[in-house]
Amino acid sequence: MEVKNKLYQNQGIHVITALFTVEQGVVKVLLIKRKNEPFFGSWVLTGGALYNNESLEEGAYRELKEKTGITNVPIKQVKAFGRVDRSPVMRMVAVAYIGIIDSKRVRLLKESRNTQDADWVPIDQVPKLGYDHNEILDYAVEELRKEIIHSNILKSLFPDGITIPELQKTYEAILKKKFDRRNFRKKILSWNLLEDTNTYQKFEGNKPAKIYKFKEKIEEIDMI
Amino acid sequence: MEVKNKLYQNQGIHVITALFTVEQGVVKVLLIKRKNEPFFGSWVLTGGALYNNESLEEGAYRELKEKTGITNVPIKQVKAFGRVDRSPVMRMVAVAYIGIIDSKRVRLLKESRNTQDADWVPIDQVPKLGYDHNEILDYAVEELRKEIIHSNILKSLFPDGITIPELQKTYEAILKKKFDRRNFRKKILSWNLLEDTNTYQKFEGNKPAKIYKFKEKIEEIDMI
DNA sequence: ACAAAAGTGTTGACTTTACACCCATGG
DNA sequence: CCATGGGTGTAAAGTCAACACTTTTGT
Repeated sequence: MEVKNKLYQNQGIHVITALFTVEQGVVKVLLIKRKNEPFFGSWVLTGGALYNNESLEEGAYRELKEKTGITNVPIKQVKAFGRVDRSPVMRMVAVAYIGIIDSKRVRLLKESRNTQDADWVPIDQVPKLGYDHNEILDYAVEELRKEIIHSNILKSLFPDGITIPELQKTYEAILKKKFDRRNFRKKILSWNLLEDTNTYQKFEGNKPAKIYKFKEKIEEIDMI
Repeated sequence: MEVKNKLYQNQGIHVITALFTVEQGVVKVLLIKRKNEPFFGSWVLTGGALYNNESLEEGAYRELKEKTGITNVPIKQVKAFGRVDRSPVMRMVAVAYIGIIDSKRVRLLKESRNTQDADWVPIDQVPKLGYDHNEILDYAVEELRKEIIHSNILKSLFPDGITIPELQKTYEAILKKKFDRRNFRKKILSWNLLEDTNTYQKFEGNKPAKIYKFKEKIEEIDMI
């Protein structure tokens, strides 16, 4: 079908992913630098126009791969953004996703057909981004904070397993909040997200920490 | 800008609202019956194509008004749906909203330019709907269940106030779960959603119940 | 034997659950 | 004065917060 009605002619869909990582207690988001108009030279979240032959999630994955080389990250849809003027070119609605990954395990493509740079940027040092991506990022950070509670979303950050003290640092970085070591351990284990691997992480000169892995499937919780 | 690239030509956005009500302990959703192709004669959720001059939320409101006559309902975005073949006509991505309203307070438009009927249907008696609307509805019901916890979304169902026993029946209907009267009262009051109006609801032959109102603003809660 | 970080247990405060009685109203 | 449903209090169980000591390792 050819769309003729001016009221809804020339619309498109953006699929955008706010991909996070945590490096030494600092939460960072993956940004790319555009090398085309609009927003030539601006930093933006990874994303682009949805193709007709792919689902929203497939589109988000394709864009992530094309522009950053990253594959194999679980992503979760968080919200659609539809301000009339969010794109200067034409009417675009953006569907935003979040994901989290260990930046050290990926080789980040620095340049692609549409990008001239890519980098992990601490979330409190993000510059003014193109489109409405600052708004999307703010929302994405909030969703990330909600999502790590009682979920295994951090599995993709620690595919090989994680010690509880390391995990605590990650929670503290994301939530900007400190926890008591003993109570944190009890709480996180009570969520039944983790399973014991019976292996130990060795550090320099202190007691080795037990390594846990996030389970594939986690339990639902009652809300009331 | 004129879109020429076949990869993302002729795309559109649906804005869809699953509008709920609760009548005598039964949760119902507003459905409309189409009088055009595609899905001529099928029941669907309220919604339609987003215009270029309106935001997603504005589009959802306009469609609700056009097709059912309903205005002045708070709605909340829940998810975007983007299966490639979700519309048989062209590539459409749907952005779904939920809302809840007292069906007795609205005059439901039974017919409009694009609809030949409209009705409130119990959510467990919903027929096969057009498009992917059964999938959207299932998701919407789950979101409604999550949303009523610790939120004032039910304010629009009870704009004039509500007694705690009535509210309990509503929660029980939506969550399909029974609560102890005394504990329900304590829990709901502890959420600080309600304020006392110092008025009483009279029934036939029993103690009048105190009427509360949902507050406009509610408190945030800590997650961990 | 020391430093550094991991691991564990207990007590008191608080929250939640289960449950029974009294109250206001209309008939 | 009875039937109906509204409103309240309390004790026991369970959960959470605060906190200090012991363990393992490398040097």
